[in-house]
Amino acid sequence: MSRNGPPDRAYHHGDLRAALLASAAALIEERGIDAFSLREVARRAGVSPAAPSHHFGDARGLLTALAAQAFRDLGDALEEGGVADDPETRIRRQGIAYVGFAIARPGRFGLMWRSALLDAADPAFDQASRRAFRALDRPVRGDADPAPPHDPACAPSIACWSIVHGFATLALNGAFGPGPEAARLAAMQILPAVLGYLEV
Amino acid sequence: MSRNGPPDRAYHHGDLRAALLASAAALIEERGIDAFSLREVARRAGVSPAAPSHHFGDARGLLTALAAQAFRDLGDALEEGGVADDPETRIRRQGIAYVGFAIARPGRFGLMWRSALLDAADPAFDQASRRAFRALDRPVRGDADPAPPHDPACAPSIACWSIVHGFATLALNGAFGPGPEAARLAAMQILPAVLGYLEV
DNA sequence: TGTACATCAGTGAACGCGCGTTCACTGATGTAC
DNA sequence: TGTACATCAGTGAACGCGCGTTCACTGATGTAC
Repeated sequence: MSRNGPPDRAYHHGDLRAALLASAAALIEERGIDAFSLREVARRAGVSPAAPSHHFGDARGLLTALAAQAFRDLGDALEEGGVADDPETRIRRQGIAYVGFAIARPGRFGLMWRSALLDAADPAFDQASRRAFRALDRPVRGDADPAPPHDPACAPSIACWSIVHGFATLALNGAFGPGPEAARLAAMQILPAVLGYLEV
Repeated sequence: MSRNGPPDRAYHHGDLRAALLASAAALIEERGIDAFSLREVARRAGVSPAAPSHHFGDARGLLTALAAQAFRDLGDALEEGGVADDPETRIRRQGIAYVGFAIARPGRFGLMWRSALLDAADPAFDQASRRAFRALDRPVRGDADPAPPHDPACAPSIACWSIVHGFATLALNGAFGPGPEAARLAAMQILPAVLGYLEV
């Protein structure tokens, strides 16, 4: 807001890329991923339907950028949420953080796994998603080198990941009751006990 | 095939309802749920675009019927796959059966949880999905009365469900490698060890 | 056994819609001199 | 400090497309008498 002319309707937007990502996120959270369209995102950002192509190429490009951003946020949440001395506490706290992340932004969390809509080869996306898994893996395997999923040493990490991912998606899909409130309640009332059955 | 006229292009189809469900299943498995359209399903079944409405009302009706059928199949798979004397073996076998079911029909498995596309109030759908969860719950709680999810007695069942559901969706989304072959491999190589970390 | 007729399951043309993308363009920016 | 100009970030009209659904219709079925 450093200029003093009318802030809206300037020909050059300033940071349209970020504005489009924000509009897309809001749209997806409000109306679900199936309601996503490039035109609606442009409309919400107050620009013409052709404007997004300058920044993202096409719809897949925009969704991939949004998913990469969400993976970065997830990585942050796991690193911030999993601070503790002993591994068991870290793992449990990370599990809570993972599910909390999903429930706080169900639309984007769903998008992150809709590989049919994304370009998995995108470098930013690839890097962000790898980092999120590394964060989950660290309490289990420490700072050891990255290992392929079928390495037996990864099994406990994959078990953690599976149980929190499954709980989150089931909750978001209404398996524990309809609506976002039921999902939030399930995360508070059921999740801690569920995580207690994991022995890694 | 009890009639001897030309079997195709009969004005009355015979069992168009089942044929439409089969076409929809094939379409979803081949090209993914995002490629689903009522017109394409009708095209594959060789009928006019208006024909499906006589049997399902609208697209949501057809998808809900297909998801209900898939839930019935899942219930069957869990009951058949989980036969054993001790609960631990039953639980493990059911987990394998659950993931195997998902990997064998990824399109329909994905559909079952896309609540935005379905009519969850549909009686057949509701009954079929409840039955599948009961099958998962039985090795843990026996034939006790159904309990709400937040009942502490359900926690171990929900832990089992979460871990297999999470593993299946991660595998199908390419988290353990791209393509269906990687998912199949992961189920064989990683899943047994992962299930070993569950202590219910 | 034959016939009239109600009901059912399909046709196919038409509707209006929103979409992604393309296109020639134009206004703003910033840099070279 | 001023000016020419290349580059960039947008516009908005237009395209063709496939969609779900509606509509008046028609061919087949099966039942009542």
